[in-house]
Amino acid sequence: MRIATWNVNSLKARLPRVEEWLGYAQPDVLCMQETKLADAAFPALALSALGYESVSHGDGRWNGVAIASRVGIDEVEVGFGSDADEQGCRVVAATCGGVRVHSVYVPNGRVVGSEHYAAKLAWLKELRVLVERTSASTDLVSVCGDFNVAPEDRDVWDPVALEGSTHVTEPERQALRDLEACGLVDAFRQQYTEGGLFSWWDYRAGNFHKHLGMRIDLILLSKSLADSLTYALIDRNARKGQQPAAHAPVFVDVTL
DNA sequence: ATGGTTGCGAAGCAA
Repeated sequence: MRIATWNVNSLKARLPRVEEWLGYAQPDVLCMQETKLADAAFPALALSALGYESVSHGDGRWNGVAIASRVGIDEVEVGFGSDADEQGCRVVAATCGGVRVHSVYVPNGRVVGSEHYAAKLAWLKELRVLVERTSASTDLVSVCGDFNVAPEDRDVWDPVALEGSTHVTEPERQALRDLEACGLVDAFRQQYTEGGLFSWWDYRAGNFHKHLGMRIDLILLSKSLADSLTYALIDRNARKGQQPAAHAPVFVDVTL
């Protein structure tokens, strides 16, 4: 089973690239973030034509998450059902091929010390509560998405230059570790240990070509799933060409 | 890096 995640930065603008990618990467499940589409505008028919059922959680202009699956999509759960949902449509979960899949778009946090930064940490805590609850009832859990946190210094191009800015601060990294303490592992790091492997590059200043990026798009797997991990990849090629998203898709293969 | 690009929507915000 191939599980993927991709911050598409507008599914409306990116639909051709997503269709293309589904065609050659052949994921069984694709979690998307920043769809920027209301549910009513979600291109379910286009995905259906490629063999994918889908679920969208979006209200329009900002944020928006979705899951597309060709192995079934049941028991859909939208949001947290708590105050944290006021930060936008940022989490949707569904059971796909026996796996409890979460598509998450963690708040950016903007400036360290701002109310947005505090809200980001609160949101991550709420995600932990959700995952703890889910993990109590199933061993097959994956949390996929744009975490807006680079787990370690090796996940950014220059930790010194970034010191004190969001995505790399200790409270954010601790919040991520707290989430992983629910029994999840960063699947990519089961396969690769080296630095300089990124999933996001700012559009500006040719950062992609200068290799100035971060690895902030993660697939967290429960131990039962991680034990069957056979492959993981950041599809850097998908960041090239016509109208790329700022993020590359990431996927894992598990023998399920 | 202290500028720069993209998407949405039609100016400025968010990333």
